[in-house]
Amino acid sequence: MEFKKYDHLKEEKKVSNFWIKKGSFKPKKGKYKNTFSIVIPPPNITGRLHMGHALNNTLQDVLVRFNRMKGLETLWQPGTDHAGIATQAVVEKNLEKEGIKKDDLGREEFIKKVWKWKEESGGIILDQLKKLGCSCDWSRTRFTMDKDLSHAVIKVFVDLYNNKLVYKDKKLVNWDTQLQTAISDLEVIQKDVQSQLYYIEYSIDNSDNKITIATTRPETMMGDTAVAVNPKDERYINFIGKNVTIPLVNRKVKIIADHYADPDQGSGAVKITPAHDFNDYEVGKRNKLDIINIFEKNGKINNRGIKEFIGLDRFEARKLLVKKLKEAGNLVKIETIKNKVPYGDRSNTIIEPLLTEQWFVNAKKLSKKPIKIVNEGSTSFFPNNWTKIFFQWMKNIEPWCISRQIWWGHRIPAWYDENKNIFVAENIKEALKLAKKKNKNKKVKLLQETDVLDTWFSSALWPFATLGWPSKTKELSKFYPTSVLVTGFDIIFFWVARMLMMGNYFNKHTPFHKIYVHALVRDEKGQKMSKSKGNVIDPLKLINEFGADSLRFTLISMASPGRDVKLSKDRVIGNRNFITKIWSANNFLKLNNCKLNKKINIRSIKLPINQWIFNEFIKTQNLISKNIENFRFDEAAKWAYQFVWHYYCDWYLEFLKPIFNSNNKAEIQEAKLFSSYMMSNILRILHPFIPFFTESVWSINRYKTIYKKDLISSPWPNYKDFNKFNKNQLDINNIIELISNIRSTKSELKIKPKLFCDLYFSEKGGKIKDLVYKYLNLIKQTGRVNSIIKDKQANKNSIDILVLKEKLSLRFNEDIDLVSQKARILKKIDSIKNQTIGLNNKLQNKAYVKKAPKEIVQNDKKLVKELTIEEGKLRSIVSSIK
RNA sequence: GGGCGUGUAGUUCAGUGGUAGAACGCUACGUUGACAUCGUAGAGGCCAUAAGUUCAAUUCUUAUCACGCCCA
Repeated sequence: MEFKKYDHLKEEKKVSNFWIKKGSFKPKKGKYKNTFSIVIPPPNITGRLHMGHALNNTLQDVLVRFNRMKGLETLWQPGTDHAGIATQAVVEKNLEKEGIKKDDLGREEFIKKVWKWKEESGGIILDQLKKLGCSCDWSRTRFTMDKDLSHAVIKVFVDLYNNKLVYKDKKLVNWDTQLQTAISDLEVIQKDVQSQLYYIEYSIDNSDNKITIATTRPETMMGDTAVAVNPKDERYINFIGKNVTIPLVNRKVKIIADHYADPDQGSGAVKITPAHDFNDYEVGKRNKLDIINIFEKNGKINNRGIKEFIGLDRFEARKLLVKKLKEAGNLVKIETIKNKVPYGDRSNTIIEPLLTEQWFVNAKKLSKKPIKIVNEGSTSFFPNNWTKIFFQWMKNIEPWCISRQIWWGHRIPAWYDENKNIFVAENIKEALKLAKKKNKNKKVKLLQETDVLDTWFSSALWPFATLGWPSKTKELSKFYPTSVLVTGFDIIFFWVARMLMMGNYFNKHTPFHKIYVHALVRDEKGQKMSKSKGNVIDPLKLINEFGADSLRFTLISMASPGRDVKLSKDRVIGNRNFITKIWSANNFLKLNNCKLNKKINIRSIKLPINQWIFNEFIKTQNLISKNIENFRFDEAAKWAYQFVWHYYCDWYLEFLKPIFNSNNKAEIQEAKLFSSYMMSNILRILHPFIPFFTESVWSINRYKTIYKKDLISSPWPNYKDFNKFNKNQLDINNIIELISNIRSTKSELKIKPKLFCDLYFSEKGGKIKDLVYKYLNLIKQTGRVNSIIKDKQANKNSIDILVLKEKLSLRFNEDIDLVSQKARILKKIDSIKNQTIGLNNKLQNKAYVKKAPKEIVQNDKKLVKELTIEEGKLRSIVSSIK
C-alpha cells in the first residue's frame, strides 16, 4: 500500500486557519485557577522574521502550548512596536523614491504617510509569526502607538515628571549627525578602529617653550578651552597656569592641572574640548572651563570655527586642518593607533557628543526597586549568570536620554509658554490650566514640545500597557504579573531592565516572575549571521522547504542555556526526517487498522509490550514536563525524540507485528487499540514542539471523536507510575537485550541478518529459558529465530553467547567463522580483566573502603563478582572453540 | 583594563564527585509489506593543560592557554 507524503505546506496552512478561526489561542478557563501569561517581545513594524525571532518565539510557543495543555488559563499577548527611528527612515526613503521630501510634507502629513505604511506593511512580521505556529491571542494584538498605549505613555511621562523622575536638562548627549537626533548610551556602539594620533605643538605665551598635545580629533581644536596636564607629571609642572595659543585658531587657553591627563598616554598633555568629548566635559565642569560648540547638528563646522572652515564637514575639516598645521610647522608627528570610536547603531555613522537640551529619566532612582526585586528573587534570570550582568549595569546606570528629534513616535506632552516655562500635562487643556495658574490667568500661548520619546520608553510599559493599564481591566488583574519573559540577551538593558523599572514603579508587582534569556542564532560555523557576510539563513525559506515544525524542533533541540545556537540546514533536514518517521509510523497503524475507537482502561491492559511502552511513556512524559518547566527545551526535545523513534518505532511497532500475524483475536484487538492510544499520547507530548504536524495527525486519526477536543486544547498527559506493569516491562527490556545480542553476533559472524538461527540453552535453570518460552512468538519473529532446541549439543555451526550473564547458543545452517569470534571474545575478556583489576585495586585501598559510601563499595564488590562469573563463562566459550 | 561564558567523539552539543552519552556525519550490510526522509550492526573520546582538595576529579578550587561576548 502506497501512502501519501506529509504535505507540510498544505497542512500547516490548513491547521493554522483552523486554530485562528476557532479562537483556539484565546485564554480559556482551564483545570486550574492559575494563569499563565507571556508578553511577546514586540517585533518592530519594519522587521522581517529572522532566526532570532524564530528561536525566541518558538520557545515562547512551547511554554504557552505546554501550559495551555496543562490546564492553565493562558495568554500570549502579541503586538509590535513603532520603532521610531527605523520606521521614519524607511518611510522617508520610500518617499524619496517618489521625489517627496519629508520636510516639504510637514510633520502632520508625513506622519499620515507613516501610518499608511504601517497599515500596509507593519503587520508582515506578525503573519510570519503565524507561519511559525505562534499561538498568540491575535485578537489582542497591540501596537505601541495605539490609542490606549499612547495614553499609557503620556500618563507615565506626566507622572514621572511630576515626581521629578523625568526632567529636562542641557547636557552632552550622543548626537547622530545623520539622523539628527540624540540617542541613548545604549544605542551607541564602541567600535575598534585604526586611527591617526596627531601630535600638535602649542606655543606657550611669553616663552620659547612649547607643549605638545596628542589628539585623534584635531578639528575639535577650534573648540578647545584648555590644555590639561597631570599634576604629578614632572615634565609639565612648571607650565601649569600658563597660557598657550591654539595654532591656527589663535585663541589663548590655559594649561590646567587635572588628573584626567594620563602621563603615559600620547605626550601626557591633552587638549580639552568640553563641548565635544564626554571626558573633557567633566574636566571642564571641574575646572569651570568655557564650552565652545563648533558643530552644526549635521556635523558641519559652525560659525564659531575658523572662518575658512565654516560649513565644512567634520572629516573634511580634519583633513584641511592637518594640512594647514603641517604647513605651519605645528604638526610634530602622526602615529597610527587602535582606539574605540562611537557609532550609532542605526545610522552606523560616528556619533558626535553634542551639548543640547534633552529630556532625561532619572534611571538611578527607578533602578532601586528592580535591583531589590531581582535580589529577592521575585524576578529571576535564567540562566542565572545574567543576574550579575544585570546588576553591573543597573548599579552603574546613567540618566536615560528619552527625547528624540524625530517625528514618528509619542510626542512629548510638554508645552512651553512664551517665556519658555514648561508645562507637562496629559493634554493641552490641562497644560493651559497649569500655564494660566503660573501666568496669573493672563492669556498664554502654548507650543508643544516637538521631540518624541524613545521607542523603548513605550516598550518599557509593554507588560501592563498591553493589558489595559491604566484602566483596571480584567486582563490586568488576571495576567499581570506575567509568568515569564523570553528574550535575547542583547536587549536586557534596552528593554528588560526598563520594563522592570516601569513595571515596578507603576504597579504593585514586578512585570514578570522569570526571565528566560536565550542566545544568538549563528550559522553552522558559529559566525554571526549578517547580510554582508551572506550567511543569513532565512527562516521562511526553511519553513517553506521543510515545514515550520522541522525548524521549530531544530531550534528547540539546540536551545541549551548559555550557548549560541549554531544552525545548519542539515539539522533541519534531520528533524524533518523525524517528523516523516512519525508520519510513516502512523501509516503503519493505518495499514493495520489500528484505531482508537473507545476509551481505554489502562488497568485492563494485558499485553506485556503495551505495558512496557506505557511505562516507558510515563518516564518520558515526566522528563519532558520537568525539562520544559526548567527551561531545558533541548533536553525535553531529546527525550521526546528518543522515546518516539527508539522506543515506539524501533521496538514497539516491531513487537506488534508478531501479534498482528497471530490468531489471538483478543491480543490483536488490544494491540490495535493501544498502539493508537499511544500515538495519541505521542501527539500530545510533541504538540508544544511540532504543533502543526501533531494537530494534523490528530485530526486525520479522528482522535477528536474519542477525546472530544482538538489537540491544542487537549490535556497534557499526566499518568502516574504503574508498578503493576513493572514485571513485564523488565521482561521486554530483557528481550530487547537478547535480540540485540543475537543481531550483533550475526553481524560479527558476517551472517546475513535475514538468516534465521536456532537457539538452545547451555545453562540449566537459567532465566532466559523461561523468558524465551514465555515470549516465544515475539522472539522468534523479531529475533529471527527458527526453533528452540532443547538439550542438544553444539555442533560446529553453533556459537555460544552471553546474554544477561547467561550462556546460550545460536546454531546456524551454514559454516561460521568461529576463529574470528575467538579473537573478539578474548578481547572482551581482556577488558573485563582490566576492569576487575581496577576494581580490586580500589577495594584493597583501605581508605576507600572506609570512607566511600557503603553502596558504592558494595556495588563494586558485586560488580567484581559478576565480572568474574562473566569472565569464567567467556573463557569456557573460548575453550570450546576448536 | 574589569566582568561573563565556552573548551567532552569527525561535527554540533548534553551530562556526571564513583563504569562517558545523544544527534548528525562516517563504515559495513540490507529494499523482509510503516518508513531509503529508512533498517541492522559497528568504529570513534587521556572529557583543553597544570597544580590542588578528595578514598575517588571529566565533574569541585586555583592558575595557564585558546576562543567568544559584554562593559569601560
